[in-house]
Amino acid sequence: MLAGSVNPFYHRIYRIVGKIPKGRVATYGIVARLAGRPGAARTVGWALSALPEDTDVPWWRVINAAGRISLAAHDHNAVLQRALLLREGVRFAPGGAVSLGSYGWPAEAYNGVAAPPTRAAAARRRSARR
DNA sequence: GCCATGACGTTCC
DNA sequence: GGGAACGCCATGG
Repeated sequence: MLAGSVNPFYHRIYRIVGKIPKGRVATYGIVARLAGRPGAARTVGWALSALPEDTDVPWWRVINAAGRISLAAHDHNAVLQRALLLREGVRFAPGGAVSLGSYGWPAEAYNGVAAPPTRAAAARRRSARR
C-alpha cells in the first residue's frame, strides 16, 4: 500500500498529473506513457484512487481515453470532478465527453491530431494493419 | 508465492 | 459506429 515507501512510479505519476495546466485534461494512458510505463493505465488509476483528499495533485484533470469520467456517474468524486473541470473552463460535450483535441494535454502527445484518440487511432491502425 | 481486482487501453469481431 | 475479449502493471488477500 502506501506504506510510507514512495514508489518511483507513483511519484512520477503524481508529478506528471501535477504538471497538467489548468483547464486541460490528460488521459490515463498518456500519463502512464509519460511516467515511463505505457500500458499501465490501470496502475495510474490505482495511484489516483490512493490519493488522499488533501492532496495537491489535480486528479480531476485525468480522464479516460474516451474523454469521459471513468468513475460511476452517481459517485461523489465523479460529480466533483465534473464540477472542478467546468470551473476551470473545460466544456463537456452533450454526451458528457471532453474534447481531447482541444483540452488534451500535452499537445505533443496529440501533435496536430485533432481527432479523438481511441476510435481514430484504432481505426487508423486498423486500416493500416489490415 | 499464486489468484483476484481495479478511477484503463488497444485490438478484434 | 458499437460491443466484447485480451493485455497491461501494481496492490491486496
